Amino acid sequence: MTYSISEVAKELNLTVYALRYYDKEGLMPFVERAPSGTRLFKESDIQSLKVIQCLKSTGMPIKEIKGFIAWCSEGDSTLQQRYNMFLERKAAVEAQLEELNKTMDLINHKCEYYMTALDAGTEDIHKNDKIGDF
Amino acid sequence: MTYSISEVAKELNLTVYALRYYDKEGLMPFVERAPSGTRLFKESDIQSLKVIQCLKSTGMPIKEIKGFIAWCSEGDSTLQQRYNMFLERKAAVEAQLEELNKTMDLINHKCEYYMTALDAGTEDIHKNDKIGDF
DNA sequence: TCAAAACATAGAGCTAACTCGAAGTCTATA
DNA sequence: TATAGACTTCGAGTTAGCTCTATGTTTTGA
Repeated sequence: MTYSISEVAKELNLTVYALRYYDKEGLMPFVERAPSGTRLFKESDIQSLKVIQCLKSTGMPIKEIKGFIAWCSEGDSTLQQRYNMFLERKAAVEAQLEELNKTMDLINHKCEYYMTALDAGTEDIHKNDKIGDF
Repeated sequence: MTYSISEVAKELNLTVYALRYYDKEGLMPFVERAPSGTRLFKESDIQSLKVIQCLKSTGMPIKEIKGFIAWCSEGDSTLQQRYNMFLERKAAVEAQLEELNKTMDLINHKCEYYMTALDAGTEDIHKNDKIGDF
């Protein structure tokens, strides 16, 4: 059983344009073709694309993901590189999580700031706050 | 006491180019100028820029941030809009955190995957795993 | 006081990641 | 069998967010 490009696009929540772009960039050498040229996506291809989406969401640029895909095609001799890469990605995501938590703190602070201001009817209530504002 | 554009750039970890670009895009109408035209950043301007950086890191595009800055200049009549905006940003960050945690789960899975494979000397050890691979 | 360094603007250039239009082929159904 | 719709490639166009170059002015320090 195989899937068409539009079925896969729907499933992974991206456009057929994006999928073809990924292919053009060398991210999908594993996808087979019908004699006519039509892409035939296997179930495992969809799983692989999910890993690609995962790497993308860690902030990894497509060119680097392409490098990883190439390693995958090279077999067991690149296991160490691939492991190291995932360790780096893990560190990157940890950093992003930390950043995002700091962001959340400030956003929460601002929510309270505006809640209090709305309650008072004016922003002046915060005139003597430590944190600057406009 | 005021700061020059390069001092602020250093402090906020961005380039003077970026700061001037933000200004051009209407993100810094509050920064005053010397008679010569040189920007004079106040302490409160730096705090405001930190809020801008915070909004940026929630994924908010610069044009929308500009809208927020404009609201700020309009005073108390826009308090409700600004509050709503921060509530939306909070929701956006919560969604991002959820996404990033899912990403982390998969990355962790892959770390274990490769650790096991390295240990075995081959990826074949995972031939019967549920999750697809290349 | 004068050269180097930092400031300014305007506008061109760059990069990533799509996004789309053109032109053609294949497939399914009335 | 014909026509609509989905598929293909190629290459141009788009957008955001800088980044840099050119040109000129201002500030700073030996």
